[in-house]
Amino acid sequence: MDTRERLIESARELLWEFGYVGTSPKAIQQRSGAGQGSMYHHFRGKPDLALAAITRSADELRDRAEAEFSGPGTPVQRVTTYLRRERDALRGCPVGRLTHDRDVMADPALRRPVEETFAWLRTRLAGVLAEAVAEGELDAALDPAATATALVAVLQGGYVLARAAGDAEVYAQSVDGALGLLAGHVRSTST
Amino acid sequence: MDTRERLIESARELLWEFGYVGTSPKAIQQRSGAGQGSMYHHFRGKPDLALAAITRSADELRDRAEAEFSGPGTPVQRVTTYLRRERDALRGCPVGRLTHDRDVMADPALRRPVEETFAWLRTRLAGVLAEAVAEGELDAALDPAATATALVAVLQGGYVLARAAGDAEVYAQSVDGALGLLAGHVRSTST
DNA sequence: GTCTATAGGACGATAGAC
DNA sequence: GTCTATCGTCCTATAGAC
Repeated sequence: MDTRERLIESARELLWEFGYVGTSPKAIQQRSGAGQGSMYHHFRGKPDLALAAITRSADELRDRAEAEFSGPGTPVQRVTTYLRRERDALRGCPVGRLTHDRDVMADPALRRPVEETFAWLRTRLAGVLAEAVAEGELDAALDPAATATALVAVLQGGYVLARAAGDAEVYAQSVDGALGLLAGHVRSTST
Repeated sequence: MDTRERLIESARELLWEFGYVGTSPKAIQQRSGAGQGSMYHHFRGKPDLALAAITRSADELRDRAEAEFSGPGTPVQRVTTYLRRERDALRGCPVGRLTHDRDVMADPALRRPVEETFAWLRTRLAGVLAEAVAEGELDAALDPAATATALVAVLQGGYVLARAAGDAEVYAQSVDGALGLLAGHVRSTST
C-alpha cells in the first residue's frame, strides 16, 4: 500500500468518524504516516483528498447494495437482506453523515457523490420493490418510489437514533419496525 | 429581548445551520449584536451557551410533539398529524443534526438533552401506537416500540435524504412512504 | 517523493478599562 | 454590563532544501 493509498484510506476513516470540518490535514498525515510534503505532493489540498476518499466510500456503498439487490431470492427477500445487513450503527453511514457537513454540501464537487449515491439507492430499491409488486409478492397499493425512500430513510434515521441513544440496538429496532410494517403488505410467502 | 436572550436565539439558529463545530463564538456575537465581553459575561464559554440553546430547542421539539400526540382524533390520526406536520426539510432537525457533531456527543452535558429528547419521543409515540393497538385501530401484530422507532427514524432519515438531494420534496416522499406502509395495518376507519 | 520551516488567519478565551 | 486589546493554539497551505 503506497503513500497515496494510505492517505486516502486514512482520510476515509477520519471523515467517517469526525466529518469533513472535524478532520484536519495534519490528522490525516499522522494517521497515514505521511509527512506534510507528501500529502501536498499527491493532492492539491484537503478538498482534493476528501473527494478521493468520499468517492471511494460512495462507490463501496453502491457496490455492496447492488450485490444484495441483484442477489438470490425473491424481491422482498433481497430487500430484507439489504435492510438486515450488519452495519456499524454507532459509527453511522460514511456517506449520509456528510449531509450534515456544511463544507461538503457547499462544494459542488464534494457534494455530487453524496447526491448521486442516494439518488441511485432510492431508484434502485424502488426498482426491486416494483418487481415485488409486479410479481404479486407485494400489495399493489404500495408506491414503490415512496416506499423505497421511506426504507432508506429508516436506515439513515436509525443511525441518528442509535447515536443519540448511544446504543446500536436502537438501529436494529428501527429496522425491525420497518420490516414489521412491510410484512403487512406481503401477499405470497412462497419460498 | 435582552442581550442574554438574543445570544441564546442566535446560537440556536447558527447551531441549527452550521452545527456546533461550525459555529464560532464570534459569529454568535455578530448575529446577536453583542460584543465579546457580553457573551463571556452571560455565559462561561461556548459550551455553556450551546447548552442553553440546545436545551431550548429540545424543549420546543418536545412541546410541539406532545401537543400533537395528546391532541384530538384517534391514535392513528394523531400519529398522522405528527408525521405530516410541515417541517423545514432542507434545514433538518435542530436536535437530530447534533448527533453528527463530535464535540456535542463527546460532552456529557451537551449530549444529555439530545439523548433524552429522542428517548422521550420514541417512548411517547410508542404509547400512542399502543393505544391504537388496544383500541383495535391498528393490527395487533405491530410492535408499538419498534414501529415508533422506525417512524421517528423515517423523519430523521428523511432530512438526510432531502439534504442529499437538495430537494425538500424527498422528505415528503419518505413520510408518504411511511404512511403507505402504516395504512396496511389500520383496521377500523371509524371517524 | 519526502522533509522542515514558516506564513497568515481563525479559534476560544482572558484581562482590564469604562 | 459592555468594550477593546491581547494571548496561545490550531488550521490550511506554501517554500524550498534534500
